[in-house]
Amino acid sequence: MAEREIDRSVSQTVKAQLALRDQILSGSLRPGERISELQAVETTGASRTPVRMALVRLEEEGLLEAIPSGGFMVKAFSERDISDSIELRGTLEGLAARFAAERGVSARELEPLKECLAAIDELLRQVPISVDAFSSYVTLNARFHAQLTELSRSPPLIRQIDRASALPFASPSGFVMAQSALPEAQQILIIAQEHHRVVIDAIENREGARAEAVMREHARLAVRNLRLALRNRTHLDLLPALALIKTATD
Amino acid sequence: MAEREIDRSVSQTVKAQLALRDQILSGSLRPGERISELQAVETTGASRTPVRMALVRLEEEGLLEAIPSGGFMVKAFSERDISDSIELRGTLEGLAARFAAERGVSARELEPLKECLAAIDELLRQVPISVDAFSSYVTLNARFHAQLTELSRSPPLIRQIDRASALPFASPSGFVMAQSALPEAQQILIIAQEHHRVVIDAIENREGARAEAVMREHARLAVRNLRLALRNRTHLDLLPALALIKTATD
DNA sequence: TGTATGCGTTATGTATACAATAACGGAGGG
DNA sequence: CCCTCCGTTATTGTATACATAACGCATACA
Repeated sequence: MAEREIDRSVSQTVKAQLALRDQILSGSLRPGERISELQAVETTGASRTPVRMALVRLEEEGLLEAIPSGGFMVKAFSERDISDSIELRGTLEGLAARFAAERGVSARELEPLKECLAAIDELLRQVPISVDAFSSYVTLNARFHAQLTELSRSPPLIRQIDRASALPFASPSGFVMAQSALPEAQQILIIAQEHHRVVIDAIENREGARAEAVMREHARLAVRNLRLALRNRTHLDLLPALALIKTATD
Repeated sequence: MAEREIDRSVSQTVKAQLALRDQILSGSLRPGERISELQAVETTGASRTPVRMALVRLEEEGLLEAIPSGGFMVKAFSERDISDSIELRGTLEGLAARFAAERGVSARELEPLKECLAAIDELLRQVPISVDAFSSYVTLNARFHAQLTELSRSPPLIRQIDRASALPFASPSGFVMAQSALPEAQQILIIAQEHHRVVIDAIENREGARAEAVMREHARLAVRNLRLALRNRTHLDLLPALALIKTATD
């Protein structure tokens, strides 16, 4: 007990979960590698009970995979797994947009999204976009998607979208980070922003089908760009999370 | 240790999870009710560690809700939550059908689905359908949906659909059970069967859009019928799981 | 030399003791 | 009579000891 330092500000379970997720995403733990509880106890500083809890939660998140005989290993993703995850998320967000449009959204509820939109416009005005601005973009974009999801007012759907976004490469920010390695990044972002604009418009005019269609197109664009980015793979080292991907289909 | 009986054939964690799920679904625990670990220890016969594990897993399943200050409570669902869950699942299955159609499926892979289809046809030929036949239908229908999902060959999507089906009322069998209370049940089942037939045909002919559309229509039909079933609510007592629903929007 | 079996090591699964914290109730003061 | 504060109690969070099953290695036998 003398040497173990305890941070009492957050629960040990959460602490362990964050630490382990960091290790996975940063590449300290390689895909396919078995993750031992004892080892996790040493690296996270928590005891076995919260560590085990964290492992179960990370499995649910999709970062770990349960080994039949017991224990967990870091999950490996193929290129197709990733593009499917993006499309999956787009489909879910499309449904959210449709729900929002069909169920009606007040002008006041739309306000935060429009602010997001304007802020992103402001950023994209820079040519070329700075690294700082890009980082702001990632945050704003994630916020836009989260707010849009909320507008569906459907707890089950929101829950499912949150889960689908847990995989870093499936989330819009993850996708955008991958894009940043592309020379055409800014152009892509401008198209994406156009999508955002159309969705808002469709929701405002209660055109459910159109709102859904554009969100799905948005995701399909992301998939195309991911493929592009994976082709000139050298750029991808920028993003530790993506660097972890095992392209099983090579 | 003397009085606690230990069943060594299955893990305590699984045992506790099954026992707790039973309690929730059977109505022993009411929605909104807090579920204490100690109490769960007594009713399941497992100790606190596996019980806690089971609670976390049931939360992920969507049957429990975490209380901010700690602990879990049985989740309550509104009528809209349920219809959204059904539509959500239909959307996901639509994507699966599209993937299957676009990616191509061999005749051999389609065989089990066609067998399912034929078996269901056989059942529906009875007028009126017997209780036993109905129970067989539930099984066959679940199998059909599961097999169809598999054809997408997309692990992330399959995973997500499995999760979306965890809620009993969102799964096809759960929906069908609700339908069974309706006088028009058999007619509805025949229409559903027609949907199944069209999906197979669309996949065979690699028509992704059509495959997707029919699965979504399938779900929308389910939602309509759920609404119908909820109107003559007395019938619903047949199904303990559905009886638990708190219609927040009453 | 190859295979099978048994033992030892290591990891996970389980139980329980202990600590901390949040909920509840009662008593005292305003 | 109500509000507030403090103490008690119950419940969760954490740590760790113990049981059990899996894995690997070595040795012996075919």
